[in-house]
Amino acid sequence: MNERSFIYMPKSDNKSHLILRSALKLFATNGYSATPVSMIAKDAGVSQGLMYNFFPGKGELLRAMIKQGAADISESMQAYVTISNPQEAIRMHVTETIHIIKKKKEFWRLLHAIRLQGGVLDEVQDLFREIVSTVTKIFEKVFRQLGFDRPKLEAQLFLTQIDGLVIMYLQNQKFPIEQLGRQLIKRYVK
Amino acid sequence: MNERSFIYMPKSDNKSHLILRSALKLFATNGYSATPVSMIAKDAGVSQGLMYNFFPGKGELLRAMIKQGAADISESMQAYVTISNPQEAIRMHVTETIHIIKKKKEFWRLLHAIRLQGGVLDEVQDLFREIVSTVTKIFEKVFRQLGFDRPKLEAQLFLTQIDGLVIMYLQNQKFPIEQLGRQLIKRYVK
Amino acid sequence: MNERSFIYMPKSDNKSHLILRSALKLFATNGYSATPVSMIAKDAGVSQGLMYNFFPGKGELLRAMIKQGAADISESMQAYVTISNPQEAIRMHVTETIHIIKKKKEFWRLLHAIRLQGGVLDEVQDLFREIVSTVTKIFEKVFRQLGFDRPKLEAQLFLTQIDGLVIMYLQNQKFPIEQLGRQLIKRYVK
Amino acid sequence: MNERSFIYMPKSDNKSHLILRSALKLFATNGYSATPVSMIAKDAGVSQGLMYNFFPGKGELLRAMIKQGAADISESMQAYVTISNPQEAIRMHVTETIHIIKKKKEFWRLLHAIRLQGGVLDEVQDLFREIVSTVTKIFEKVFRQLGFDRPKLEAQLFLTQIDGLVIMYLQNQKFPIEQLGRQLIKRYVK
DNA sequence: GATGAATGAGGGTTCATTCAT
DNA sequence: AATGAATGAACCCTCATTCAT
Repeated sequence: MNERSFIYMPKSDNKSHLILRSALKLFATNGYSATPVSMIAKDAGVSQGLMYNFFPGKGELLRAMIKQGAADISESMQAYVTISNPQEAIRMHVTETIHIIKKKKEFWRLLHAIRLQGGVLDEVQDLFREIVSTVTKIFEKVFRQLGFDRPKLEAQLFLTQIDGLVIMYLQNQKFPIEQLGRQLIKRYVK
Repeated sequence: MNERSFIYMPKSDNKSHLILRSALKLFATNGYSATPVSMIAKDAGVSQGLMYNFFPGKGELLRAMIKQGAADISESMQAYVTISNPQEAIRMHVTETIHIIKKKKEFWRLLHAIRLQGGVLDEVQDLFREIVSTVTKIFEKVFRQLGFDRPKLEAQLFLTQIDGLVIMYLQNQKFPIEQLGRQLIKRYVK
Repeated sequence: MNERSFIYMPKSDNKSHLILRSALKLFATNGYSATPVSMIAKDAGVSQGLMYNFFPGKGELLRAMIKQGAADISESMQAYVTISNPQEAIRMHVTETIHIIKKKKEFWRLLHAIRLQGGVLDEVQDLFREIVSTVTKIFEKVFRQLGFDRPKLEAQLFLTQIDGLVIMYLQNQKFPIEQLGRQLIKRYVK
Repeated sequence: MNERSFIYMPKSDNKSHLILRSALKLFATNGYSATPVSMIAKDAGVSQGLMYNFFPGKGELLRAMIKQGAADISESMQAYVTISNPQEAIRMHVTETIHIIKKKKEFWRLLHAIRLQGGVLDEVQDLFREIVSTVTKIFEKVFRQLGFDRPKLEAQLFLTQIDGLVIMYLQNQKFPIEQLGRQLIKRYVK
């Protein structure tokens, strides 16, 4: 009988989660290709071989992470796609984006690092394209409601502006993204 | 003393350039870690061993590329740091940035891919930080001249906006960056 | 003391047999070294760990199989070693060999596959040598009874002839071994 | 300048041949799957990595060996497929087979070891099938010329007889294959 | 300057085996 | 008896780097 019988063991302590967590951290920091499986295993505190009981390979580990992240994004987007008040939609998008980026820094850092590179995982490119396309359509409508001349262009400017903020923050966490977010909102919301 | 002292024969420079060019292309496309030296040599049409006559190692190859790119950037920035007309400065920065990004897509794709990741090459982070810092200061002044309330914030918004456009374009070259650039200029320049 | 003491329930024997049967099939098909224990366990429908309750290791599994097979062979050989009529002995040996080979294809395929290779299991070599030696002696006598000039040579030819038929059949089950067996018998039996 | 400048260096000393030779020896002795690449490299006296300069992988190494062996067989078969005297054809086939088997023991041991097993290298099965098919046709004609009732059956018996001798010899090199070969020839040639 | 054969460290992965349950 | 999570050694292979030529 060992001590683990007595202590509470949260679900997140299960090995699969530990591995996923370490992999995310290391992939985000060093890059996917530059992170050996051995490093992940060591960081997760498991043997290297065990990894393959949970994930068929390094690639699947990445894929699992991306999939999970994509699900999170979808979920969080549900929160405001249905908002009818356009000013509120803008405000929500800015704050929600900042919120999710701060909560899942590592995931987003990884995503941005590989979104420019083919060959690692095509799903990432597809995922990004889809997010962008979906959100652009939503905000095209929003800016039309706000009476802008060229709503699509305006939506693109708005979204790339946020993209820029996010990247800057991911690169340097002391970047005042919240402050700039508020300033950005002011532009559209009196 | 070798014969090259007497005749101008940039033979080695040609090879060096070929290697650098191939490396840039491949690093930008596949990522630094995922690009074997053998691939670079083959693409450049030289032997693998020759590479080590020009660059002490794979890392130095990357470093050389970044250095060269940094020099290019500095040079191109010289063009408009001295502009006194603030509106013109904004216009110039937007058009110049778009111009340079289009001209050196691969370099910038590489730079953005690794700017979020430590461990690959700290110089990149430093380079970026410096660029951002310099340009921010310039545009803080510009926006002050334009009478903005919070010139630094405004400069940061302006610059991250451009950052966003650039990233979007690097990811998808069909992205209408020129059109959006013009639209962005209109915001500040009547 | 467990309940199984009271009812006859050869449960473990069943499992052991299942494992042995799967192992035989897979070793024969893929080869011993190329067959992972995991594959055997899955095919047998038991856990991988259970295997080690019956057999101390993969090697022992093979050894057990060979041992069991050797016993079967001995038993089947008993049927005709005592035959005094030489022509009948020849007829019996041919038909019995064909019969046993067809009945235990997998075992024989495995045996033949490793009989040429040292290092896997020396017992196999020994087993083969012994079979050959025993049978050769028997048929030396048989051919002497039949009045052959060089009975030992004749016995060896006879036995290698059968060996050839068997191998051919094991390699290609459409090979008409029965027909050829009858033809072979005709040579010696009017 | 090193000593190798002074000594004669036969073509067979080149690394590729060394590797091939070691691989053949080890595959024949231990079996393909049971022979690690590291063992081959050590036996050949080269680094493990170098192997991959000559052969894309372990499988290709085997394939190369088989291919080479197949070529040798074809060549040696050319010697007597054209013989018109049937008795001479039989004599030649027996002696030639024995000759080639003794000369290339290792190759044949390997070939026989894997001919019964799928999954290792399908080419082996195909190679065998083709050899058997070709030779059977030739000897069907031969036995027809000799006036046999069932020439195909007789050819098959003849060939499997040789097969049996070969296998026996490969298993035990003290087996008197030459003597038995002569005895076999006597059966058909007065 | 230029080559490419050669190396050795380390990469991802498999697998026989153990052991707590 | 039975499981399957866990391990570590070993496997095949890649790759940055060196060096004789």
